[in-house]
Amino acid sequence: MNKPHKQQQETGRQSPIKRATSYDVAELAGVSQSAVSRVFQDGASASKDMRDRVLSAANKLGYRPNAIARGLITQRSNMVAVIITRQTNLYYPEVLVQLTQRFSEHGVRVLLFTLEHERDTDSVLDQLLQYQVDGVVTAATLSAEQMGTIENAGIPVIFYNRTLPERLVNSVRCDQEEGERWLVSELANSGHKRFAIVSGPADSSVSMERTRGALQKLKELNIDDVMIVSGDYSYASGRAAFAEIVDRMEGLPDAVVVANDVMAIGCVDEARETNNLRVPEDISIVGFDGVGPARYAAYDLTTVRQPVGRMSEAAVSMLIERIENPGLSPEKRVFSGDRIRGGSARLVDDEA
Amino acid sequence: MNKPHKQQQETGRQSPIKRATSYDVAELAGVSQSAVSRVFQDGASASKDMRDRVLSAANKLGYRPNAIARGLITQRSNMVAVIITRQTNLYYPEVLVQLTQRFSEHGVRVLLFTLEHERDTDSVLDQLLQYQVDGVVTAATLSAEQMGTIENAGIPVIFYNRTLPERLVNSVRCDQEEGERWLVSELANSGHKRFAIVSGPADSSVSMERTRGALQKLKELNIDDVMIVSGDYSYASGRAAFAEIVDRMEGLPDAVVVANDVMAIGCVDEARETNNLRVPEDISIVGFDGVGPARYAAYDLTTVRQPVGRMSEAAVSMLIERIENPGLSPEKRVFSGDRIRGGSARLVDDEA
DNA sequence: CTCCACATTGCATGCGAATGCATTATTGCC
DNA sequence: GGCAATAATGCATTCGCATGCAATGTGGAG
Repeated sequence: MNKPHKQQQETGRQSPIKRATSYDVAELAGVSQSAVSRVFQDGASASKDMRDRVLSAANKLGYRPNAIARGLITQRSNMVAVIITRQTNLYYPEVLVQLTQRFSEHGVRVLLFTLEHERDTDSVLDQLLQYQVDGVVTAATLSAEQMGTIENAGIPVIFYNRTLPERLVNSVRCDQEEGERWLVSELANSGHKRFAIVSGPADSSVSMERTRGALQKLKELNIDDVMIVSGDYSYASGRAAFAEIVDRMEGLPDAVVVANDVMAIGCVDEARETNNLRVPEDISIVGFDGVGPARYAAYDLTTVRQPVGRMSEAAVSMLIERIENPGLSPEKRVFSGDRIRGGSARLVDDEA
Repeated sequence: MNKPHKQQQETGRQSPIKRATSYDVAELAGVSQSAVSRVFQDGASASKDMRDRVLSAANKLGYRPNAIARGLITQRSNMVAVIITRQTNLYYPEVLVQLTQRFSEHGVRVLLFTLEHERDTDSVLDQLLQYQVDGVVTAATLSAEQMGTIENAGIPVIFYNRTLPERLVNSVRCDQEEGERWLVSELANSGHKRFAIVSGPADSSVSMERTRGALQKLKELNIDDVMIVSGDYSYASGRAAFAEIVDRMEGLPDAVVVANDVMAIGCVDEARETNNLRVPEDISIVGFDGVGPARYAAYDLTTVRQPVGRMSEAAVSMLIERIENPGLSPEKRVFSGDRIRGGSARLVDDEA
């Protein structure tokens, strides 16, 4: 005796299960297909009786409106594309969760695209257009040409932490330069004189901005002789970067400005372990981002935290607005980061 | 004089930009719509001449096949749903990136759903079915009933690091119990006697398994008096958990088995900072997951690393297989974690 | 009681591409 | 050169739902 299973196991599993359509529901409820369609919309008119019969029939059949078909007719897929790079996700996982949840509150689904590097954008673009997404949030850099392609399709785009030179685009970002300038001035105010910078990968616009901000401020302070080494945002590359600084610089720096927290943590470890330095007594190290590990007691970084909550909120609402009202003109929203004075830098208390 | 803009700016931006359809291409190329459709498929027959004319016309119009319309007729959306909880992403961001990239290699897009907690599954389910996804990978727990709903729609599901009791389901997971048993036996072999356990949130099946595995092994070793406190997987809760242990236990434990790395790091910090303990000389602390921070020099956790690469690879290929061949019977793939003997535990070298 | 305004409902059509079938062009073979 | 086999192409239909329009029903005002 075979154990009896749930259902339709008999008929062979191969048979593609036929999902109930609005016609099926209509038939069972003894009404027209239009009626079913109307019951499952908001502003449509339907009598209570009608509604009841349809809903009960729909329930019986396990009917759910087919979002694909609906999208075809309404010209709205209710999907947006979110483009992230490996980096975005690995060092700021929260961004994605927040975006997705907030979009979901607006009845919008997220179609996710991840890029290994900030270049393989072209294929993603194709996909994105094929799927008729209603909008795009990109945490990867797009070229002007790529942007043009999307724009011509009438799809609004929000740039997350990046922008497009010489073009009016919507963007939400954290003010990287301002943050770096603050970090550098804090360090300088506290007597640091010998600076080194650890930048991120060359194709990261965020890293460029941060490094530029730091250099600007240093220049204003007449500190010109600054060593710059670069990493790839990873812990290991942070350690390597610090080693390189020690190796190439005459004498040690007393402050290292690192392009992100994870590399900063790498620097701290390398300084302590390999070079027997005390942080912050012998050397100050500052990061950027305000990721979780930055708060771990062993590091307690001085850093600038990106206000992820407000930024993602802004990105979502800006995009939704532009989906509903395509005429809106471009807008840039810039958020200042939260300044965190952690124990990884020797800072004087200048609040007095 | 107005600056001349790109195009169609004049006509008012409100006008919804009309995307080229296969008919437009057909007309321009002087062929039928079917021909256009065929050129954009794989196995379809088309002469070189035809192909050239269509492609050139398509190019001229910026035509891209409408994946929504295609999905409607082919009954394949080429989208899969990936359901994650906040936890999955925050403590193992890589999972998502890997899944997305691997699916993308198969021409499959990811529709992302995130749950605040492992319960709000119902609404997600609705969405998922409405969007006609071809398959589902879930890193959130589903009830048997929910699973039934998806199954009835003929959609294959892969459970990621979880399973469904009393039901045949596809799953990919890391052997949590085995990992914990190894951790405990390593600790015991090295002379640890007083154990405490920090578990994860009660609604996390992963945490349940880990705790169970540890307790089993402890029982086998006749260690019965084990204090268990629980956290929510966060750093802060790890610190709090350790404080609670110190508070409630008579004397200190010599080994703390923690349900994940992030909390383990919290425990280490709390032990060092607040209790002035040396890790691992005074106390051994072990975690689970093998996340990035576990390797930071300040912690160097003894832990079990989930083989995320192989697991996501397995999940993707299992799902794709089942999409193409709905008849396949359920399969479970269990991966052993990588055993990492880090400096956070005082372990004797038993390799000799 | 009559007439009009408005709420309900159904009919028919269209969204954009895929595909079975019929038709026509092409090729190969004897 | 003639004919069958095959490739290339077009026609017509279909996927599931939304929506303009017409038809019908309801209620209220006069």
